[in-house]
Amino acid sequence: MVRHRLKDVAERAGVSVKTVSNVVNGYVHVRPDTRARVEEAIAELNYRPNLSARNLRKGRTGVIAFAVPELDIPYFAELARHVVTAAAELGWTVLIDQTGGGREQERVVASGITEHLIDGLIFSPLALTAEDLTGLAGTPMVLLGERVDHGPADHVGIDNVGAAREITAHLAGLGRRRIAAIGSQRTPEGASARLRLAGYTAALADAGLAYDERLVAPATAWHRADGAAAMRALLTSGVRPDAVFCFNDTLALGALRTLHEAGLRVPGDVAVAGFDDIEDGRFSVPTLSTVAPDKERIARLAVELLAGRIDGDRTAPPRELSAPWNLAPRESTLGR
Amino acid sequence: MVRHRLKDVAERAGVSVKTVSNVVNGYVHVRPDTRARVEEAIAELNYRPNLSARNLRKGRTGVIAFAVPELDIPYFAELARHVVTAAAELGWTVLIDQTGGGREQERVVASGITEHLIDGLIFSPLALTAEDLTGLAGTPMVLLGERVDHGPADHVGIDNVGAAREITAHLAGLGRRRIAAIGSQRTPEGASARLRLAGYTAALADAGLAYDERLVAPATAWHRADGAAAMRALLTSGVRPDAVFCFNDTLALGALRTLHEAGLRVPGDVAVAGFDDIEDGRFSVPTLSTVAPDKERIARLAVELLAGRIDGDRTAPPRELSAPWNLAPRESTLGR
DNA sequence: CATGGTTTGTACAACGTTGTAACCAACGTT
DNA sequence: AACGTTGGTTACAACGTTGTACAAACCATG
Repeated sequence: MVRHRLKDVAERAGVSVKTVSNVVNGYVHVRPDTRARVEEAIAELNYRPNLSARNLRKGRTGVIAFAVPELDIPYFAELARHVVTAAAELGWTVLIDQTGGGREQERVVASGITEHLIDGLIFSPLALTAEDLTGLAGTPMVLLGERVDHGPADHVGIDNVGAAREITAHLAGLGRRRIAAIGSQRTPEGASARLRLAGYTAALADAGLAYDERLVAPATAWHRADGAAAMRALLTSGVRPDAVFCFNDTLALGALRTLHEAGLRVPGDVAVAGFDDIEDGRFSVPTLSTVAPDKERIARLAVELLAGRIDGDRTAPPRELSAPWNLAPRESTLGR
Repeated sequence: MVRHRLKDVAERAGVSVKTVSNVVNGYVHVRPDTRARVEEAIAELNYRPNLSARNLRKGRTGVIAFAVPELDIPYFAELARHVVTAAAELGWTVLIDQTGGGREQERVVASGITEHLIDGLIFSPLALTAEDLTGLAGTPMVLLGERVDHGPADHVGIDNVGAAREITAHLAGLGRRRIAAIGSQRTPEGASARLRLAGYTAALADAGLAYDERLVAPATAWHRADGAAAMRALLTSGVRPDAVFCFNDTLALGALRTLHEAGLRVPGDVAVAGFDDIEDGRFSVPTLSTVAPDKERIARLAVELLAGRIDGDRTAPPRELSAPWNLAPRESTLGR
């Protein structure tokens, strides 16, 4: 299992190193018989190009990074799958990075600890601000999520306010009057939370319902456990909601769990809605009504924007793209 | 945002290129004031080493790959998180690869399309055989899962037969007599399935229960939808199980869903157990009894084995390591 | 058969880094 | 005073690849 180099192939085929390189790279002006000899030698030696050398020479690596706060958050895992698929179509390999969501870690990623190893970065920041990003736009970057928009880099998002408004309207349309929200955040990290809260509030106004602060439960993180805890808090606080809009699906799944433990029926006693449309929600008991962002589209747009930056104009003003979404009403609001 | 090289730093600091390299690499014999000058220059220019060049020179990249069939299978996502964490402690970056589970794709990954880009590979094959792997052990490799053990590379697994046997015994211990199994596979890919089936069969014998073929439901893939379908098949086949051991958690979550739709109570009418201990199972309704493999340990062992191969003896005979697991009985068998 | 253009192949340098060998200065030892 | 030793630094080559410039071979044309 020795590693061979262009030189070895060249010697075996009786040509120059460059000719082998030309064959490998599909250069047209190579005589058919020469090409055949070279290809034979390549096969015999099982030659593979050394990517480090090629990258050094070309200044490109063919690798892009996809950085997310946590890999085992289903939404990010599903998104990652689509990013990998979309990138593969352009011949790119994806390096997946897990930041942990901390500001310092995210800054390290953004400022490019992986620099010179990747051609570009698709980044879903939680804690980072637009200021953190300004100036260090060394590597082409595309931002996802709601943390930073209209920042110094291209951005793909969805209309959070509109989507939140519509799903809250869906709850109101069922005749629910005491609609709670789970997942609010006062920290600067809570950009998505703010937008979804805004949509929630707007929908309440549309429906002629009063905004009641006691119905809005905060959640530091957006995991199942946080949703369960928030729901418990709502139930013990005395205000009994007849519906809950959770700012993402894992929160909602946690909330479902708590409602079950409390012996309340969903949607009979309390209707529940989430956001993200993760796979779990399609099989939970009951199945989860949610906002379904077009993840495949988000991934594809991000990859295409990145491709544009890498191959094209890096100084063009940042672009803002929006991916479509739709409502997925299921048992947790409609019943069976 | 110009990219600087060692040479630029050297000129600015008034030293040779090699001295800068020495500083960057923490070489000891550098006079403090020289070091300070160099570091200042590095900071001023915001210098980052070019990894391609370094890799070319050193023959190492500092990147390992983690290849899994699908990223959005929760078990793999959770495992990936632990691999990334364990690898980070050794200063490695992890490139996550999604094979799709096909034999050809897996062969491509194994034979090293990423060659020269990675120092080693942690690989969870579904379709690949030991023969596929023999000979192409160019890059150090560690295998996970049950598909290939005692093959040509290091392997980390858990005692599938023992674990399956014990959780089935748990069901029998609750007094269940018609214990079904979901997830059997006759294809060569179904290595885990065969082992878990063996454990299931052994436990039946231990409990003095007859093996009934009609109680064993196949499942091509192990997703939620497959579990739901298999459970439907079991329910309509006329043999009414009073317990089901699903060969993984997603199958079990699908089965729970079907049971719910059929109006059967869990565990009252049917007790359900899974395998993997994914996060979802801790918040499902009811919570899922399962086998909990020590994922963190699996990841750590895999990374350590790989480190041993990369830095040490590549010709040593393959090692077989086993990670611990434990039973996690929850509501789906115990009730509330 | 000279002319000029195209095709096919080669030599060389360069990408940015680090290992090797070598150098000079300062030092302590004989 | 001469000698090795060590510390601190440097010049040079090399890692494997590809772009550039050019030479050689080939072909068609007048």
